[in-house]
Amino acid sequence: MKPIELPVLGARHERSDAARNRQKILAAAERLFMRDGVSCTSMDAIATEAGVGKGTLFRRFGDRASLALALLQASDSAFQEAFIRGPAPLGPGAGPCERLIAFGEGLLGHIAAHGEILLAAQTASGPGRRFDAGPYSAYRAHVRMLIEQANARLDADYLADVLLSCLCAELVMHQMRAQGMSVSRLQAGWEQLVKGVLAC
Amino acid sequence: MKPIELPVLGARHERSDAARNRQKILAAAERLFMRDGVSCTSMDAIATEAGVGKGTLFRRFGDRASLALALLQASDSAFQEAFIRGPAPLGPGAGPCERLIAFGEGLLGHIAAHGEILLAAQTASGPGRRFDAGPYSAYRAHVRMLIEQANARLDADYLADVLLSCLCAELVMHQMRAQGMSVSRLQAGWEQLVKGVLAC
DNA sequence: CGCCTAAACGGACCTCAGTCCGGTTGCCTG
DNA sequence: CAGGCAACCGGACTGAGGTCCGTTTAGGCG
Repeated sequence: MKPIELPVLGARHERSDAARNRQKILAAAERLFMRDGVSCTSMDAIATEAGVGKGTLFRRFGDRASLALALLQASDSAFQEAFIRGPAPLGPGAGPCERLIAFGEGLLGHIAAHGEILLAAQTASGPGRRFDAGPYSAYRAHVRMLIEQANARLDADYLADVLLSCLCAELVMHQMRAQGMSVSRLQAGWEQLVKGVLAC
Repeated sequence: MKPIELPVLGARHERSDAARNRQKILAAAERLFMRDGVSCTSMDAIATEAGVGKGTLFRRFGDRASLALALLQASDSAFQEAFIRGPAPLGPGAGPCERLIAFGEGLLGHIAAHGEILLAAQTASGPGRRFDAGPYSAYRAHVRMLIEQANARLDADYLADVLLSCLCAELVMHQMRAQGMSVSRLQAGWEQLVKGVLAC
C-alpha cells in the first residue's frame, strides 16, 4: 500500500479534477455496492463504473478498506459527534455506565444499518490494520474514558479493546446472519455485559 | 474455494502418495514459516519447497487458513483434550467459573505461543469463515456450557461468542504487539472479565 | 502379472488487490 | 497570455490466492 497522504485540509487546494474524480468514485462505489453487494464488487469494476483509471482510484483511497470507510464517513461523524457532544444518555450528562450502554446500542445499530460496508472496512489487508485505521481509535478512547470514570480500579486499557471486540462488524454480522440474533437481543446482551463488567 | 472433502477417516484408504505429499507439505510449511515468517511465506513457495505442484497443495488443504490450522492440529487437540477430560481447574472437577478462567488463560497461552500461525488460520478469506472452520465451534460449545452452568439466567449463546471474541488471535496479537500488554496482564484482565460477567 | 479405474498430480490459468511510471493538466506566477 | 511545475491521470504490470483439467499412478482384481 502507498505511503498515503489523504486530503489533509491544510494542503493548499485539492485540484478540481481530483475533487471531481473523488466524487465520481464514491458515487460509483455506492451504486455498485447497492446493486451487486459489497463483496461481489471489485475495485476494477468501481474504477470502470466511475470512468476513471485504476491508479486514480487507489491514489485517492489507498485501499479497499479505506474506500469503504470513506463511504461511511458522514454517518460515522454524526455518531462520533453524538457520543462526544450530543444529548444524554449517549452524550455527556448521563453516568458513564449508562453512556457506555448507549454507545454500544448505537454502534450495534450502526452495524445493523451498514453491515456489509463496515465488513469491507474492517476486513483489513494486513493483520491488525483494523485497529489502526478508521474510527477505531476514537471509539477506543471514548470507551476507555467511560470505563475509567465508572470504576477506576479496572484495567481500562485492556477492557476498552475487549469491549470493542464485541462490537466488531465481523462478529455482529455473524451473530445476526448465522445465529439469527436480532439487534435488540444483541443490545440487551450488551447491556448485561456492561453492567457486569463495570459492576453498576 | 473447492467443495472440500478433507480426509474423512472412513474413506477407504488414503493413497500412499497422497499421505507422503501431505507430510512433505506440512514439513515445508513449518520450515518456511519458521525461516521467513508466516506472513512472508506464499503458497507458491510452500509448494515449491515441498517439491509439489500448487494444485496438490490446494487439493489437500483447501486454502491458506486450513493449512495453518492443520499445522496446529496437534497442540490444538491436546488443548481440547485438556479442557474436556483433563484435570481441574481446566477440566471437569472445578466450578464453571474457575474452569472458564482457566480456559481463557490456556487459550491466551496458546495464542502467545503460536500467534503468527493462528493469525493466518483465523484471517479468513470470506467474512465469517473464522467462525465456521477450525476449532471455533468446539470452543464455543464448551464456553457456552460453562456459562450456562454458572448462571442459567444469562444469555449463554450471546456471551459465548462475545467472550471468545476477546480471545481471538487478531485482537490478542494487537494487544501484545501494538499495546505492549504482557500475557499475564491479559490473563488477569480475563479473570476480572469472567468474574464480572458471571457474577462469581 | 497386466488391466482398469478412481484418485491424485501439477502447472497453466484466472481474478483481483495494489503498484509504477510516462504522459497530461490544472493552476499559479510573471 | 505564456511558461513551468506540482499534482494528477490511467492503464500496463506484479504478486498472490485459488481453480481447472489433461496426464499419471496406486493398488484392487481377475
